[in-house]
Formats: sequence, structure tokens, C-alpha cells
Amino acid sequence: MRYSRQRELIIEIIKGRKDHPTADMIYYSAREQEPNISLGTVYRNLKQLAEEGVIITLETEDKRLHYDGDTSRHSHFICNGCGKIIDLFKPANVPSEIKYAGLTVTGEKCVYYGLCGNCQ
Amino acid sequence: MRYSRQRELIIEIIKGRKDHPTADMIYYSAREQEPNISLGTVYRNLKQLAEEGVIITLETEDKRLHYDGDTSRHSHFICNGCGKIIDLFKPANVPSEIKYAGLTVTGEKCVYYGLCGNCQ
DNA sequence: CTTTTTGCAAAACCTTTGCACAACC
DNA sequence: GGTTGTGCAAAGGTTTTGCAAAAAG
Repeated sequence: MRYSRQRELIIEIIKGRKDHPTADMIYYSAREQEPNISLGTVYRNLKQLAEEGVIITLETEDKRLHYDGDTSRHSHFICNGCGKIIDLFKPANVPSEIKYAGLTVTGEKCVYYGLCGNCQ
Repeated sequence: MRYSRQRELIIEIIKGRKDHPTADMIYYSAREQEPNISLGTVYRNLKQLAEEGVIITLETEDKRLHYDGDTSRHSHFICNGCGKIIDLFKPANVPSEIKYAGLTVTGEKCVYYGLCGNCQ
């Protein structure tokens, strides 16, 4: 991966926020500093960065991919009221059933749904 | 929700298989018994059934929604090799961090990624 | 008879891609 | 200079929707 100003900016944006933005949120944010950046470039870089493991993707019920700059092992909570995504740094335990089934686990994505403090 | 032949068929298809099909897989399966059923009808019913809690949705990295007729509490394993989705009936534990954060959990979706027995 | 559901086709939506040009090394 | 990345616009794939007709109760 070569250096590119656009990619650095995208990485900086994602790593600098904790709200798990979608591609177009990142696009609009990027345009503030780089007015000519295109949506295609944003998508291309996000895909590449996710494949390289620099960032993480979060598949949610809103059908849009969310991105997370924090690659440490953690889970997420999504509020059914306001849609906010909250990091949970105590990840779920891998079910013991997995070893009996002969499966090798290399990653996990656990999402908890419910209501946040403001919404209940 | 009124009775409809098409909806009954869709429910029967989903509840009758354990492979977590996508909308179009269900559509093709449904057409075998109901040749004139439309994709729109399948999508409309799947959405409705998921909202009513009759079936469950699974958001995966392949960007297509998968449906699960088993609504009991369980997790999933997705093989990075063959894409197969395997049920894990020992669900993950809810992280204790949740209660400290003032969150109320009403649901969870845990997906484990790795390789199944055939792919490693 | 009123309301819900359907089939069809078009639209909406998010994401990917082809291409010529620019940037990187 | 060869390769990778960009901007733009068009295309792709999945899901939703408007509408008139059909089915349900």
C-alpha cells in the first residue's frame, strides 16, 4: 500500500472518532479537509483498510456498513432507541461448543441490542 | 397479519431448513411450489416476519441478509472457507460491563468467524 | 365491503468498477 | 517509467415501493 493523502485522511478520521461512522459519514467529514475527494475513493480505501485489518467493519440492521478504527478485541452495543453504537471492552466468551464441533475461531463479532441510558 | 398462502409457504421454507438462506434463495425455493410468487412478496414477508419476531435476521459480511427460522437464543459460526453458517446453541455470555454502563439488553447477535472442520 | 396482500415493474439505496489522468517511489 | 491511487460517472446488486388487481375476513 502506497502513501496517499486521501487514505491518510480517512484513517485519521476513523481513528479519531468513536461513533462507528458509515462510508458516507466519513466521506462528508473528509470533504471538509479534502473538498475534491470522491465517494469512490472513500469506499475503495475503506474496503482495502478493512481487508488489511487496519480498521474493522460492523454489519448492522440498518444495512449500512459501519467502520471502527479500534481493532482491539471488543463487542458492541446498539441502542434500539437512538441507534447509538457503544463499545464494550469486555468481549463475549467463545462458546465451549465450538471446540466440540471441530471449529477454529479466528474472529468474533458480538452485538448486543437494547436501550441505552438516555433511551429507557 | 392475515393468512396468505405465500406467507405460509415462506415460513415453512425457513423453518424447514437450517442453512440460513438469503431472500433470493427463499424466493427460488418458493417458486417450486408457487411459481408465480414474486420477489417483492418474499421481501415484504421476510421483513414483516422479522419485525414480528417469527424469524431472525443475520447480518453477515457478504452484504446479504440471511434468515433463520430458529428464534431460540443461540449464536452462529461462519466459515471463512466455504461460507457455511453453523448454529451454536451455547450462546455467548452478556459482558458484565453492560450493567455498569446503564444499558438494558434485550437481544444479542454473536457471530464467530473461522474455519469449519472441512476447510482447515 | 373494507382491508390486507399480491405481482409486476420501477425506484431507491449502498457499494463497486472502468477509465483516463495524477501521484507515488 | 512502472505501478498504485484518484475523480468521475456509470453500473451492479440487494431491497423497497407504488399501483392496480386479487384474496381474505
